[in-house]
Amino acid sequence: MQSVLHNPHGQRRHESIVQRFHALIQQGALEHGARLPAERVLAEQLKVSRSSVREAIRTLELQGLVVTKHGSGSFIDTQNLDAVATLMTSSQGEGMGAGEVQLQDIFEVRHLLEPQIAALAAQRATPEDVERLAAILEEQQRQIMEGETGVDADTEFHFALATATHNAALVKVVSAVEDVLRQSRDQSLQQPGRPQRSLDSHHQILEMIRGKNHLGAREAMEYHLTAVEPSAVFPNAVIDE
Amino acid sequence: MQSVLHNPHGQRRHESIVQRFHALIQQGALEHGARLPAERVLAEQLKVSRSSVREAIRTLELQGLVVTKHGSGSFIDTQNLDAVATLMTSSQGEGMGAGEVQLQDIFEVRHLLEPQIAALAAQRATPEDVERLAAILEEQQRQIMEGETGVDADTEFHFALATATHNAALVKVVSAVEDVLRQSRDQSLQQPGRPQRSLDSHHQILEMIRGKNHLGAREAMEYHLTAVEPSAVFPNAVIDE
DNA sequence: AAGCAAAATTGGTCTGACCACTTTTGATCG
DNA sequence: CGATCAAAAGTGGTCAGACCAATTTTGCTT
Repeated sequence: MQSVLHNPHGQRRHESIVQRFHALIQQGALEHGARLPAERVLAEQLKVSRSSVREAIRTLELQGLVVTKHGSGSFIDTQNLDAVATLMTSSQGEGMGAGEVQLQDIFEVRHLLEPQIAALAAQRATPEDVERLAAILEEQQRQIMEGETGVDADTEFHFALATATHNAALVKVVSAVEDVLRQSRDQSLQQPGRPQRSLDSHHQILEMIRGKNHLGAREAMEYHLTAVEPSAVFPNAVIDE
Repeated sequence: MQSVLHNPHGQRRHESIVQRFHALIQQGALEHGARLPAERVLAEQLKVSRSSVREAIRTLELQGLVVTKHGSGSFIDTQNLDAVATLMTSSQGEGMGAGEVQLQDIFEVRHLLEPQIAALAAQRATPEDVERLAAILEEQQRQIMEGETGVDADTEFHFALATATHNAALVKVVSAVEDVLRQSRDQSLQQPGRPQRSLDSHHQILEMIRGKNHLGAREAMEYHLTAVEPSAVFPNAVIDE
């Protein structure tokens, strides 16, 4: 009996169709601008109803992987940040072909980006941004006092930080990275004292931002990442059958 | 009442339904955990077909605003980070927060990432990577001598650089950024002398990588970006270690 | 060859039916 | 009376075919 928080019931028809397309796009069989077969054709080829095909295409469209034009067709659009984000996160479940994204790769991207994000945020954060960040830390404090790890508030802090840069592209990249990291972060926060230390360094970062000290914010984030980051062991995705 | 007036981009049925729910959730009419009316009921209330209701719910599900359970119903889930993100971006028009990705946002991400990618590449590039980079520069030279801008080889160079970090996640992010930038880069390279200067600074970067000088590689890339790309002011993005 | 209108193509919506899963109901049994 | 559990009802998932709306292609007219 495995009950998971999010969604993994039995997979629906349109979801497996979406996965097929993810694979096709990742292995380069569908390049940017390519037109998908018509919905009716696709339905017949895949031996499913047109409704399922439509829901699949709707999903791909929401993920930014295709654009649909009434009367014309649906076209692959990989020149999109959302597209890359979903492809990065979708290949986490099942092992795909070549070019696999390792968890440590994600950590590295994070290490490259977050300190600079903190610096940018220090220069651009509005009073509303600061207020929001402070509210998140209060929530994190509350969660920790109740014995939780505070992982949700933790993730939200980094996300809100990206928002405070007022750079939409940065927000999209970070949200992809943070999403992948959420579960592993939860485990890293299991260690005694970790949640509180994470919160403390968050507060340091926020103070630097409040003082518009971008150098200080960068350093504080560097410290935060090295202090909180798990050492060597990364959890593997569970594959049950 | 369905006026045909507001249909500038050809809004589909399910999209306007989604907007209604966004409004309802924001104004607190639908709290966390609330169950949506059954699809058939909803279809009748909104005077649309069940298909449209389903596509709308699918969208809300993709946005993380609802979770759907087969045989049970669809439930509002605002405890989700993605949910907050979509609400923030969907309501505020495109004003603040994460909205439309501007080209300058992409440039900024690039300025944050590429110098560090160059540094990483200098530390990790294999002889094969170096060889590949050199080949790309020869191709770029050839294109320029034939009067072209060499934009393809230019893009290829930055992509290969990311590959040389041997970090799959980094490659994906960069490929998205570079793809979006390709056409604008073509314009920037139209200016006299630009293609050759771009090639020259590429050579400098490659030499630093060949010598495994990661600090030099970072600086060379910084110079390359500010020299070749027409841009606004970027905050100091140098990190030493 | 050019212009333009009909036809074909393709996505968007509607209807109603049936399947699969969950919850509720209610009759049966201990 | 309470517990059990199978039938019924409720709900999402899928299917089929039809028609509407926007676009693209075709082919006739000029």
